[in-house]
Amino acid sequence: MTTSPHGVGRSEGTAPAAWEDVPARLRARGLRWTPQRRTLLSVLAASTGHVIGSELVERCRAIDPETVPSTVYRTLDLLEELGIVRHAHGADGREEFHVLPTAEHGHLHCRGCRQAWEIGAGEAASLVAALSADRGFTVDLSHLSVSGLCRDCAAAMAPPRARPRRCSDERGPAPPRARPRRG
Amino acid sequence: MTTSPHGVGRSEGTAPAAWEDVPARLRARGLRWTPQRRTLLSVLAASTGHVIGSELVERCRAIDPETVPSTVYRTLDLLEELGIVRHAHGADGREEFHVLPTAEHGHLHCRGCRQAWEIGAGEAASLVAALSADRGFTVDLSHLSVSGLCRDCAAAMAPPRARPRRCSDERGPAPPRARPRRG
DNA sequence: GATGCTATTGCAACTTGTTGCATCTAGCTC
DNA sequence: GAGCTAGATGCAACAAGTTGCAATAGCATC
Repeated sequence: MTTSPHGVGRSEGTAPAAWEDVPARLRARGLRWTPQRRTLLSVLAASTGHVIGSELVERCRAIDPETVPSTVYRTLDLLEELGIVRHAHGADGREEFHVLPTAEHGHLHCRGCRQAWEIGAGEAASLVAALSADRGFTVDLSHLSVSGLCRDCAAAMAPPRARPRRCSDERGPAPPRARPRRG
Repeated sequence: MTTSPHGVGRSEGTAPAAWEDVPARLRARGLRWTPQRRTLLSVLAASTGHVIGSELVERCRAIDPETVPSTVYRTLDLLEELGIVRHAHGADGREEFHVLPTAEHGHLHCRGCRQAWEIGAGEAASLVAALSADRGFTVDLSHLSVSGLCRDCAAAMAPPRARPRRCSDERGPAPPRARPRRG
C-alpha cells in the first residue's frame, strides 16, 4: 500500500462489519443515528482512499440533495473521534479524509502530476526516531506531509534550474480552498 | 535556528539591503513598484519568522486602511517568485509565510501548545535520502510539515491512552480557514 | 402510542483566500 | 511635460469550511 497512488489505498466498499457497527457505537455513547449520518456513512462505505471534504459533501448531495455542509463536517469530526475516518492535509493544505485507515501513514505529494502516495511507518522511522531522540517530539504519522517531485516529474522538469514553483502552479482552472477547521 | 519556536526564526528587521533591492529587481522584470507593494514590503521588513496571510493583510491595513486582500496575496505570490518570501502549510493547513528564508527547512508543529519549530536539512536528511533512493522522489524541504506533540505536551497528556485528538482540538474560540490558492 | 430530554440539524453569518474583469497608473518614450 | 500601454489595483463573486443559535427530531421512558 505504501506505493499505491492516490485513491488506491483501500479496496472497494471496505469491510461491511465496520460500517454496520456504527449505529450501535453511536447509541452506546448516547449519540443518535440520523438520516443525515446514514447518508454520509453510505458515501464513505462506497469511497476508497483519500477524499476531500467538499467531495464528500457533493457525494452526499447526490444521494440527498438537502444535504448541508455543516452537518457533513460535523459528522466527519464525530467519525474521526470514533476512528472511522482520519484526516490529513494535502500539499495545498486542504483536508483529505481517509476511510477506515488501517495503518497510520504519512503522505507524499507530487506537485507536478499532483498524485499522492502513502509513506509507511518504516520509511518515516528514521525521521520519527531522530525527532524523538533529539527533541522528545512524538510524531503523528498521519499528519506527515511531504511535497516535492516524483521521479517522472523531476525528469520532465529537468531543464537546468527550474524556477522555484508555487506548490500548485500546475493546478487546473478554478482553484479550491483549504480547510483548517480544527485540523 | 532549528530549535527556535514559532516567530523566532529571524532577527528583527532583517538585512536592509535585501529589501532595498526589491524595486530594482521588479523593474528589471518589467514589473512595477507601487504604493501597495511598498506597504507590504515595509510590513515584511518589520516581520519576523512565520506569519500567516491574514495577519499580513491586517498589518498592511494598519499602515494603509485602503489595503485589499487580493492585492496583498497577489503581491505575496510575486515575492515568492522572487525568493523574498516562502510559504508553507501549518498543522491546520493554513499558509504561513517566511520572511527572507535563509536555508530551506521544514516545520514541526505541536498540536498541544501550537508552537512550531523548524526542521533543518540535517534532521530530515535520512527521510529525504530514503525517499530519493526508494522512489526517486525529490523532497521540497520547505513543504515538509510534521505534526505531533512536543516533550512537554506529551508529558502533560500522559494519561494512558489519550483519545486520538483532532489536530486543533485545543484551538481557541473563533477558528479560521486554510488557504490552498495555488499552494 | 404519547411524552420529554437533549443531541442534531439547518440557517445565516463569518473567515481566509482566489479569480475575472473593468479601471487605473507606473514608468518608458517622445 | 504629455502620451501610451501593459502591469497592477479594487471590486464583486465565489470556494471551502466553521460556528452560534433556534428549531427539529431521535429514542428512552412511561
